[in-house]
Amino acid sequence: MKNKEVASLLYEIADLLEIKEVEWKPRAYRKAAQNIEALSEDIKEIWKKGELDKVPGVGEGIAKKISEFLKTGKSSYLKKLKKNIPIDVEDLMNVPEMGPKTVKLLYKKLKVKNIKDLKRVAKKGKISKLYGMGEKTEKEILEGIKTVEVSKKRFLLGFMLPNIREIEEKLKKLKEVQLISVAGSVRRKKETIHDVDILIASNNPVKVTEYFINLGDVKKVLAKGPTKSSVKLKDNLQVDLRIVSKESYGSALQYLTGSKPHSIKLRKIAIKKGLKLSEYGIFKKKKKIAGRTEKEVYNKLGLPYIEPELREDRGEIEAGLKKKLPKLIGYGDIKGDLHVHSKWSDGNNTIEEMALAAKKLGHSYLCICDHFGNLRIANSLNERRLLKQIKEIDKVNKKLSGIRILKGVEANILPSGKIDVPGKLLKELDIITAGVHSGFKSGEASMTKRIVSVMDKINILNHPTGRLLQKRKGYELDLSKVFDSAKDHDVAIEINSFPNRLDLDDVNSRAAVDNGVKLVINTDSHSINQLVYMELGIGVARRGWCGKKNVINTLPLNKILKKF
DNA sequence: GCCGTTTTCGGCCCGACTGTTTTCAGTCG
Repeated sequence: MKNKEVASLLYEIADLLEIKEVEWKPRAYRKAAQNIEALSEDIKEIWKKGELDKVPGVGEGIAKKISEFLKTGKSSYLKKLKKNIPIDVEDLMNVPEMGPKTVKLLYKKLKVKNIKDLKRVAKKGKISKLYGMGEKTEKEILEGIKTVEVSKKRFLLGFMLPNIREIEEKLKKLKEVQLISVAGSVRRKKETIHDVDILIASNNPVKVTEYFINLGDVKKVLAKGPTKSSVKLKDNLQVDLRIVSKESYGSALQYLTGSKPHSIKLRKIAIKKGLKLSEYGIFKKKKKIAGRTEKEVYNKLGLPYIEPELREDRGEIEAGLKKKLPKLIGYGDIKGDLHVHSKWSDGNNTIEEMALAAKKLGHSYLCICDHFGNLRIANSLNERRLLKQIKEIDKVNKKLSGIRILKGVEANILPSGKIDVPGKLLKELDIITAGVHSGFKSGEASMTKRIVSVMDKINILNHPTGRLLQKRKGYELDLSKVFDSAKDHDVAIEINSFPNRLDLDDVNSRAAVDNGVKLVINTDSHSINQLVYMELGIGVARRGWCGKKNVINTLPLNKILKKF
């Protein structure tokens, strides 16, 4: 998929145009980039069909630039822009406080081209001497650079969620808090988050704000107003708090949940109807006609309620208008986890401990899939130990009630296009899962062939693209061929719920569903406290428009045993 | 640069907070 690359090209162009103070074009480029990012179809395929201009936001001008980029891997337009403005705009704009205007000013006056330059002039106190700048701004910029260096600006949702819930609980206990909700990308279950947005309804904002900015984890107060305040926590996560009245809670929640493109589209619908939508409500002239609940807001715009995970401007508004929104899988619909590890390989808990923890979460089955073979993973099972493990599972199953432990394995898909578990062993197992754990760089054609050729021997394909968030991109892979093959062989494709995997991702999950492929949401847990990551995988599935029927581990045990 | 049941030209979401500016621009979401 070239979509991400094309999108980032367009974003970069937009940033540069913004520096040049070209009007409107940056908006057009960003819009196009955002739409391309959201496409489930490969932009290259669309280009080959000559249908680039059918992508929303892409017209003649942008289509030309995309064509050139896909053909040559380069963009002469971008090159020209960069020649005029030899600045690392993306890097600089990542620094809080730094927008296009400031970037331009600092380049013109101080020749700042990148973060290194920025740090140097800020330390020397040169920025504060410029017209329109001051000492505070200079200090903020230095702080901002540190933030970028420390945190890279985004956090993995799964690792932050416990802290976020704790803050929510603390605030909930205040008697001045009438209603509270975590909004923003956390509510939309994005895989990584930039900050946390909390909305509160209260008629004593002063008291709530005081309490909020004095929470134990707060390192620094970034902003503090009567309705809006913002803090940085010790772990560098930024938390924004917005306080409104009960009457505006619904519209404020909608606004604060976003996404931005989704909200902008809603506001445009409002305008067309002669209304105005803001975080305070929907207004007809000066009169407020909605705002207490989100449902009310959506309904007044002629839409059904839209689930937060769908609000990415990926067609959900259009589907809503046509009353064709999907019924999403619910957070309580999962019946079991089909990919976890135990002490037998690289896990931290015994089979019994894992089973008891899963039962506590309400699961009725759990499949132990320890690593097999001798490829890179510590303590992998061999033939003898797997047979021994099977006997152990029989024993624990006899002992426990209310949960059934299934016998599985996580095999390696070898570069040769085979799995490394002997055929006679496979017959002893309930579920065969397999994934690629080595040789990631073989290239699209060979990786695709490698994976497709094991489909007739497995039930579940684990972490299909191998990506690790904030660490490595997935391997080159023709997913549409993998989907076709999975469908032919009744193989379920995994949404791996581990916080830094979430693989398949939301866009590809949607493509899988569109292609009639069955999915399975697993945690890949290596200890009992990781079983709760299921929520993240379900979030991805919901972001990918998946229903309950698309996910096999919403099925009862007997269906699973019959291989779905 | 894109787009169209008010437009093929003239629009393009709305508001809060901060710092430095004495009335507002820049940034953020």
